Amino acid sequence: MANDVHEQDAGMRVVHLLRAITVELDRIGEGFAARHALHPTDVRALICLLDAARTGAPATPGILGAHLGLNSAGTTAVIDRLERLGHVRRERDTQDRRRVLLKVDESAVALGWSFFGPLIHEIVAVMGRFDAADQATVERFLGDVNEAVARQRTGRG
Amino acid sequence: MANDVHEQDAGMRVVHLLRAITVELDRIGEGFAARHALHPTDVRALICLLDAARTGAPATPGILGAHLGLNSAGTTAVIDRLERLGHVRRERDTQDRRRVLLKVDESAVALGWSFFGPLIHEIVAVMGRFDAADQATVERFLGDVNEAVARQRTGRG
DNA sequence: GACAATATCTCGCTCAGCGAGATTATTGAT
DNA sequence: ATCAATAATCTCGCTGAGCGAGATATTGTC
Repeated sequence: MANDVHEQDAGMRVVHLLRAITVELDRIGEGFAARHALHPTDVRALICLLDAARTGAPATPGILGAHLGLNSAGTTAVIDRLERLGHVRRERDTQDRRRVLLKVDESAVALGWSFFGPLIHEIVAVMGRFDAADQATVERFLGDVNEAVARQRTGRG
Repeated sequence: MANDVHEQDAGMRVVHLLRAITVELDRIGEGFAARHALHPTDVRALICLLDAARTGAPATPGILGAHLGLNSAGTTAVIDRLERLGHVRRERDTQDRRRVLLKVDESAVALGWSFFGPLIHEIVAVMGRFDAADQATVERFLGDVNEAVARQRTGRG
């Protein structure tokens, strides 16, 4: 990916670290999925639904499908799987009876915490070993990288 | 995932930033796959093979399959797809004739650069806007996070 | 009320990846 | 040298995730 002249550069080392972290997080997700009879897509769906529940945003099959990049048939299948496992239930929206509202069960919330809890704790602990000024530096850097990466995606794909 | 009392915390904001970056990078990978008639798994395989080519490490179906978490049948299928597209070719290892060495074509290297090049450039540019001390802080933080995340994975699954 | 738009679901299909086992090459023991 | 055990890869048949097309029900518009 880089010839070894550039490997010396701090920028390149950081790129590789970010990639390594991404790979590790993906693998944790896969491992979690495998241990709970879920597919990686189901885990992503759960994350999306838990986020919606946390922020109070409405969750519907349409919104979920758009977020996951699935068509309506695939989205129905994901929800069927999660419903079969008792993590989610469908409720007709009384305002607009075409729509279905997706409600996550308490078991799914607990599952989410069992997954993210230790991970969050670890990262917060790492952060705690830095002083306030360095924490601000890290936060600013990650914010900038996030913007840059998002710009790359929306710009090219 | 977090109740909103903790949202204020710099640690939690950093956790969310890391997650956002991970999601964005995954989406870029998916977009790249879709635009080149590849599956996400094929992209991961290409990355693995390009890394091996770059570091001079030998690449075989067995190593690739282990890296991707596929069994031998699935690994054969991935290599078949990449070979059909001309990105990879199989060569019998003359030392141990049970083994097949996977050689990436120049077109695959070019493809990899077209994917990672702009992304790397963007992140290096972000890094360049920080002074040397702050770059060192960022690098140390990411290294620690990487270790912590890797420890999480190997410790729990 | 007729009609286009919207949200979801059903049906049939393709193909990624799995399990089981076949094939070929290597290694080690006798 | 011979032969069993091991290793690396591939083949075959199957399951199931996700897609395209279209069916169904609800809403807003004229």
